[in-house]
Amino acid sequence: MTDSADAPPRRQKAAGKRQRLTAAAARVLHEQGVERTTIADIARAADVPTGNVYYYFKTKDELVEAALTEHVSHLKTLTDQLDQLPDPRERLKALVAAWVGGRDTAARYGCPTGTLAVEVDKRTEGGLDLAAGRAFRQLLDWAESQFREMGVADPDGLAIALIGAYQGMSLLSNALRDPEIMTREGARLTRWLDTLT
Amino acid sequence: MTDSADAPPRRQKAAGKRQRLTAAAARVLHEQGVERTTIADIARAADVPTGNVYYYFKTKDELVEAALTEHVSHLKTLTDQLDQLPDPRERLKALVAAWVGGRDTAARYGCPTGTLAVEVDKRTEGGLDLAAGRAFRQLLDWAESQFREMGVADPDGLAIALIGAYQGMSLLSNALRDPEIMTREGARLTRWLDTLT
Amino acid sequence: MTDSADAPPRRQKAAGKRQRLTAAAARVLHEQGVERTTIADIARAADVPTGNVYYYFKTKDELVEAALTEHVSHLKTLTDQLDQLPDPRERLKALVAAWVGGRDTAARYGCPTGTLAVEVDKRTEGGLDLAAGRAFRQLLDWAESQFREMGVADPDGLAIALIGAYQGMSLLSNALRDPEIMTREGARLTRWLDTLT
Amino acid sequence: MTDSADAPPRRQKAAGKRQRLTAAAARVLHEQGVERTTIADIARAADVPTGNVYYYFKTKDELVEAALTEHVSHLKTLTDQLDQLPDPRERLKALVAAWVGGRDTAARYGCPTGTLAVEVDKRTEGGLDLAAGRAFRQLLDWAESQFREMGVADPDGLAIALIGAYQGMSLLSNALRDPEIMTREGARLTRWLDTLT
DNA sequence: AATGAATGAGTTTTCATTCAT
DNA sequence: GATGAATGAAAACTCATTCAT
Repeated sequence: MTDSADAPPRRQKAAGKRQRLTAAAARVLHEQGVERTTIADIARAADVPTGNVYYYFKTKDELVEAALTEHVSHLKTLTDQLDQLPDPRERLKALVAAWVGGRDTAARYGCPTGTLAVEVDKRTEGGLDLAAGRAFRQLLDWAESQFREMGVADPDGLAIALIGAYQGMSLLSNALRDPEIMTREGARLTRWLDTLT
Repeated sequence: MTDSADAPPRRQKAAGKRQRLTAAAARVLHEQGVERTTIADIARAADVPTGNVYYYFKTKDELVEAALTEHVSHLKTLTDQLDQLPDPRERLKALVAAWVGGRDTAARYGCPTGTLAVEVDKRTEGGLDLAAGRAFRQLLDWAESQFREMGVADPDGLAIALIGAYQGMSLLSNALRDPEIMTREGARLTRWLDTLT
Repeated sequence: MTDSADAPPRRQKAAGKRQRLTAAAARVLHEQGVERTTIADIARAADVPTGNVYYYFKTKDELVEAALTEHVSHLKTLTDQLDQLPDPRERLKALVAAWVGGRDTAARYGCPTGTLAVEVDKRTEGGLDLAAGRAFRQLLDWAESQFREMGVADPDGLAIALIGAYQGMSLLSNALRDPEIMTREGARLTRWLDTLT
Repeated sequence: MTDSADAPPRRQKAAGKRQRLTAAAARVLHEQGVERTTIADIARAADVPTGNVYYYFKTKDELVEAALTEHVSHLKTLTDQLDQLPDPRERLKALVAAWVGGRDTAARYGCPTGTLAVEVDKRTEGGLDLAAGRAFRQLLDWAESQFREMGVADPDGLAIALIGAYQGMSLLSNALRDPEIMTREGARLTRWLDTLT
């Protein structure tokens, strides 16, 4: 009631720090790659002392997983918005439009989920952690639902084709440093969605 | 009768070693990822003393680039074989079949070129090394030639769509550890190629 | 009565460690030479774990520069003391006396500033780092001030002659392992200072 | 008589290689410093295969000593020429003029003998190799002879003063990257020689 | 003697993780 | 919880020296 200005409630501060770390990890890990990013990098980006990170995340792997979850959560926010569109085909086309909207980031750093997935996969030698897989599941399920609602055949195959196309175009766009690949491939996907019956 | 087993020809050893190192690098870097693979790992896989690696490759980056080139060279070998088929459409379908044939490796480690490209991209901070881009160029050009020979519109767009689809399905197949994704997507691509006019 | 021996004050430890490292570097680099001294040598001399050195100095070069600065700072302390003498000629003669006082060290290891300067110069290939130059600037300026105050002609030329003579006699004394060279040359410089008008 | 073009006499070739290595070592070690120069550097500069170096010099130390000797031998050549001047004072003044003539090299790399001496001294830890000392002995002796012939008092002290002045001015000139220091100090030394009686 | 290649010990540097306060 | 500092196990890279022809 009285000390809110000088001493913000601990409960909130801690949660805020965790969130800041997660957001910083999501951004920095995407930009620099998992293996080339140090805990200190993330701590600095989140404006948190290095040693303090370990009160929120026991290991680097936990931070990586949190970052992956953060990206998934961004996708959830996006699909939640798209769900407000009445037509499933329009929802999918809007998803493609969102991808194209992120073309500059994709050309520079690739798809956050995709590039993280590639690296995370190598980190879990032998073991089937599959954190990378989980990251895609949700989006695949959402896309499949849309296709199903559209009444087209093989909805889960189409979902894989669509998400796969996005991963592929992001990867090529990134490797060739050419955002226009996203634009052109996005247009092609949109046309494709229109032809499905 | 011959002493080839006991006394391997010294003359060829040097060239052979470089090749052994390149091949080992291509394999191990693909399996473990660039950043998690040490020079010692590659040396061991090639049965070469660690220090000796540097006689053939001045830096780890050079080894990575050699590995990338090795993968590209594998693709060249493949497309050279496909070129013997009379019909460009058949060549492309055979390419897809080859991809599907590698589904188990893709599901376990992803596409060699693609996963290396993602990591190589993060290694060249800010700089436009584009080694990753060069790795794709040749295959894109080859695919474009086939589409052009088929007389379809937008051959380079189709080339990007095709290679992108492969990258995407490899990535998803890897993240979900599911080789069947390769099979199903391969079938879809084959059908797609058949519909092009 | 006090636990100072068992539990050294942590608060001061950090600052103290950096100073200990700098002092150790100054000594060891002088005695062994820059290139033949390892970070581990310095760490051991400072009683600091090797890895911890990098918390205070990002590279070996930074340690070398700190050592050079440390030697310069010793000279500053010396000239500050000499400044308390009323007569500039006496100050210069006292400086020479101080040099002669360090004859055994000079005969064994050379002038700290001079020998470090020689090696530092070779470390900065092509680049104009001039850390070595900066190391001499202060002493040259101080000597020049004294000559100026004495009212003699060409004070900066004389400063160079004086400091140069010290460097030369240290180098010869070291190469010939003969401290007496310092004594005799010191006497000659003193006589020379007395003749200046 | 017949194969001179295709197969030069072995006896000469070997001697030529040794000489080339010595000359290359003298130059490269001066420019880069002893510790930063590799055997391979010297071999390359002499256009000799790396492995072959060891047929002429058993260790790096031997090469360093040969380089030092080479520099001393240059000095001998110089003093032999100066000996043809009738007046010892003129000989000494001509020596100073020669030093000034090498001012650009001195400003860039320091005095060959002096900088090598500093580094060689650090290489013989504890042991009294004194190769550095021997390098100066000859020049000191020659200068002392000149002073003696001039009939001035304390000829060996003056020799040390003269050679020391050269070492000092080279070192400062190098540290400050200023060849003019050589010019000015040279002029001062010349005047000083003229005043001696 | 000649030579490219091999060797292995050593050096700088990095960093996830832990610790003391 | 918070924080700067500590730690130690790698990892990349270097190079004098040796070796097999």
